[in-house]
Amino acid sequence: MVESRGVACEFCGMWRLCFPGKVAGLRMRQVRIARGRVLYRSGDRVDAIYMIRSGCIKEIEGSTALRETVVNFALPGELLSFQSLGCQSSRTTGVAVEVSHVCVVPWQALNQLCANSPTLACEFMRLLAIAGAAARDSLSLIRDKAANQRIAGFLLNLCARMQVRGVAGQELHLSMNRDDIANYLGIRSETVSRCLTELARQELISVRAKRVQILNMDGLRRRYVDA
Amino acid sequence: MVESRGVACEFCGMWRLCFPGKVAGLRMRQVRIARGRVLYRSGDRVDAIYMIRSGCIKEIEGSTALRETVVNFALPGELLSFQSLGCQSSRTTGVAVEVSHVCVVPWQALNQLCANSPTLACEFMRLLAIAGAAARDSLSLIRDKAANQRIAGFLLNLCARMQVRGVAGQELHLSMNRDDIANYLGIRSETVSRCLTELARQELISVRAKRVQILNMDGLRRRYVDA
DNA sequence: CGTTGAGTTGATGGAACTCAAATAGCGTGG
DNA sequence: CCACGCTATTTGAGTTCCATCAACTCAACG
Repeated sequence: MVESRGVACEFCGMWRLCFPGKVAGLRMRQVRIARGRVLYRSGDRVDAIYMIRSGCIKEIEGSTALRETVVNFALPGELLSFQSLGCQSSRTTGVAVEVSHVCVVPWQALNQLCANSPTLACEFMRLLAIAGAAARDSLSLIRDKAANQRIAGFLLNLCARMQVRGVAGQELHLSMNRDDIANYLGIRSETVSRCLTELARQELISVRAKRVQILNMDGLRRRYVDA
Repeated sequence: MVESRGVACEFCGMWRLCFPGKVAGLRMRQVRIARGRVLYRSGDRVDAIYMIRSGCIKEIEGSTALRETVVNFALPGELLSFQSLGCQSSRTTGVAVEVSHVCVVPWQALNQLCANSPTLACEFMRLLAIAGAAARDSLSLIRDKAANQRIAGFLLNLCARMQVRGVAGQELHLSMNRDDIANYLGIRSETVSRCLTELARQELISVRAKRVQILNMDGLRRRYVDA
């Protein structure tokens, strides 16, 4: 964390995305985090939740340093470190995949606001439930799916999440490297490569390094997801 | 749903398991549900959450009637239909795997209690967060794991969940059939069979139809989970 | 121009899927 | 109580798909 400055939610262009409803009076700390740096570490006490403003944070669940697994890529507008609120300490580590900007919302402060506003509390529960559903989505992305189906689903999923946040679809950046994608999808990086080139051969996408373009979204979905 | 009777939480032997903390004044409806019958259907409006008292409810996520997937087996003492609170309608269908008894907690009533008691609201958020974490657990059970690792993990997971609720471990019932297990783990029922017999051959477990006994829990964990 | 790291491509073996047949459970009715 | 039939489960043989290991391309950088 290099820079850190305070900012009021009212002046943040994204605040209605992270907490729909009025959250007046809640001041956030905003941090800039360089590529490869750790935002929060597994084992840390969870005293805040994070909202991604730009970039991409990967959540890794490292039982050991040897066998780490990527459980999530948090995109701009999305919330992070929810799941750990139930526990004393975080079970995941958050690492910036590229230069990112993140809002830090102190749990203490949010909790107090919730206590005073039942409406906000309910709204927050809804967000929690949605986060839980997202975890299930990533499950259905993996299970019982062939490698090329996982890749196709992954791309479409990223695309959809970008669109929710208002960013134009089709053009994806894939700031994470092939190993991270492979890890996340439960396959090898070589297989990621092969699948991408195979999809490109079918002219469903075009690939140039980290820049991926979806050429035929319908075809992609019909041939690999619905099938 | 054949029978349905009202019951006060105070007189339920399990009430402190489902909502730790005082939830005085909340009356539940209790239902009996026969094997194979539907508790709630995908698309239904979500106006209640369920607590399993006995039996087992499988949650299936049916994109189509053709390609259904089992996303969870809810065991006695566990909560159901959390994830859907965020949406207008349920995205999963709950089906009884065997004769089961379930408490129905009206969301409306619970919501009102939360509004009056910040403590309860926080407690409930904690439960939501835990439910989200459970979804992740089932992800790490599947991804990047060989079939026999999934089976071993599945058995140990069931075992642990039974023990949390006070029921003795070691002896598992597996009221669901092989197809459901296979579906849940993202493999084929034939593979489930082969893995179970393989584990039995190594004298880590013993299998007789739906009755599975864990003979060597440590060995099971060391050889298939930690590996 | 050589080095380094990420990404791609090729060849091979093993694990899991598929299809098919055999067997075991289990409830039903004689 | 036993025979019967139905379904669930197990076992077998052949095939497909992905992991593995290794070589190779390409771009960035000193």
